[in-house]
Amino acid sequence: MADVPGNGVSDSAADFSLLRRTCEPCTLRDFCQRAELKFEEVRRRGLFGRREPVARGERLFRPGDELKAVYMVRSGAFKSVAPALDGEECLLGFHVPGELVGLDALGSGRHQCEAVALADSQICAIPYSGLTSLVAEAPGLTRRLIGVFGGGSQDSQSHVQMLVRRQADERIAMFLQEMLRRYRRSGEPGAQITLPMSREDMARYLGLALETVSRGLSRLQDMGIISVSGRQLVVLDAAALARIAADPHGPDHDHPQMNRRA
Amino acid sequence: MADVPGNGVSDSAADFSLLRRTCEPCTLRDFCQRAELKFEEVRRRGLFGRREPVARGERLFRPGDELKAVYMVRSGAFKSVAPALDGEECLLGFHVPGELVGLDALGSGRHQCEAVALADSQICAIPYSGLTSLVAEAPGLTRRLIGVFGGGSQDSQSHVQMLVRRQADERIAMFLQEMLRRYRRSGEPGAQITLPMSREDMARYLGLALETVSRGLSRLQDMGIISVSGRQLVVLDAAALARIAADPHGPDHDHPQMNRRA
DNA sequence: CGATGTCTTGACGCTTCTCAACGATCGTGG
DNA sequence: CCACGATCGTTGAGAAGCGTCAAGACATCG
Repeated sequence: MADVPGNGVSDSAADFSLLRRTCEPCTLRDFCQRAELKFEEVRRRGLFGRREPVARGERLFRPGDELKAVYMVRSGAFKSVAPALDGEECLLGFHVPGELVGLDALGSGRHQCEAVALADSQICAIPYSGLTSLVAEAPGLTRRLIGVFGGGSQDSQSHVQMLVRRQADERIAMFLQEMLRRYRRSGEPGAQITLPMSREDMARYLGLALETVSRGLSRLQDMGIISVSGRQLVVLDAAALARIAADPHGPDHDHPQMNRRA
Repeated sequence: MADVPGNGVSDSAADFSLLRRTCEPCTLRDFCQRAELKFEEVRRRGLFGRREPVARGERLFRPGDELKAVYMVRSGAFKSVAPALDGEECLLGFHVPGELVGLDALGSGRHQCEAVALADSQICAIPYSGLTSLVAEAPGLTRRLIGVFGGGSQDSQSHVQMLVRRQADERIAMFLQEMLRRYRRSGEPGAQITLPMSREDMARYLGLALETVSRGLSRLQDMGIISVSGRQLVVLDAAALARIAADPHGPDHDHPQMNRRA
């Protein structure tokens, strides 16, 4: 669950109220709701609740590390980076508030990639042993847990779909759409977000050169579809963005809404 | 486990002997070994053992289908295909004997893609409900199950690494290496396999045009690294193949082993 | 204020896609 | 038995998208 300050255990009711708010977007929320029934037990084990600050650039784990916990992002953002064979690193994913980090280790029991904080962040560390033993006592959670863990493979598959046979503008548009959707899911309101990653990270995630990403963003801006200033992003015409994400060769992408008065 | 013919239940010992051989490469083998202890129970539930033939071109499931079972490939091969947004389909993976099909549905409970038989095949259909209820009774299997299911995300991630910022020859070399490794794992002996998929499927999996794949294979053959004739593949120089997979721009790729005395 | 990191923009060349024709293989039917 | 079409694979030529190299703009920080 969340947010059990080190300082003793006092007002459970107040705790819950806080938890409900802060954990709203959490992927493990279902878990928490069911676990509430025996909250004291859960807390005693330290199952959920080890809230920890992580400074920008810090790593939660490195390749080869044993799987000890999975992490829920409470604030900030992380990237998962795999050391590629030829030295060049491969960016496998981003993790925004409400999402889980560390699922890559579930197969082998050891982490395949490293998780780096893109900004000062806060996490919940969820001990793997506690998670599995909780399941052992409440088998009804088995499917739910498998479901949550299976989500990791969903993410990778949608990543693949971004990469395969799509050209630069298409990938970039898809990426912006996805980031917007994910931030919305975590409670961010409108069509405006602050991208947590550098152009270089975006490029490596999208399988493009950094310059190509920069050019693509500029082009989208020239078309009046988005407004970018550094990492500040505003989507002005979500429909046009979706159109480019779906098919960049389609009918006119020349300033669809700039000539709405023309 | 496997191979419980519909015709009654007779010689358990003989069954096991057969099972051991045929299930050798199966990803769920650990499961079977532990489940053996109560084989009759497992069999009674039909948990493992629904061996079924599948004709080339048939589908095990379609996008949107409810997750009812996962499938272990016993012979033949399958591909997982996701219907992309713009009509063009996206090839997410291949499945050779010993591997599981259908893990894409674990997250949502519904299949995201379809599984198509690339050749006449045989499978074990493993009911999902039976799997989870078995775990409920033997919590020790929880981690193992999660591990197996987590493997699906591993596959996607290595797929991503094939696609990101690698050029055609590099991707093709990596792909051949991987297919060889996977067939070896399933018991195929040497450096010679029959590729189960068409050039077009390879191309869509690798994010390339089919002509590029064909050209790449020809180039590798001209270099004396492989020998391809249709879907028959022989790897003549595994070291050179690995070198290209790791770095195609590296030192001489001109017939590295033809001038090994130079 | 210079130094550093990050982002943008330009020019050029190469890889790969597209379009196209051709060859091989296989199953079908006359 | 051979002709035929269909499917699949190979090869070529041209165009274009994108990577690479390079220079410059902008912001942050010591």
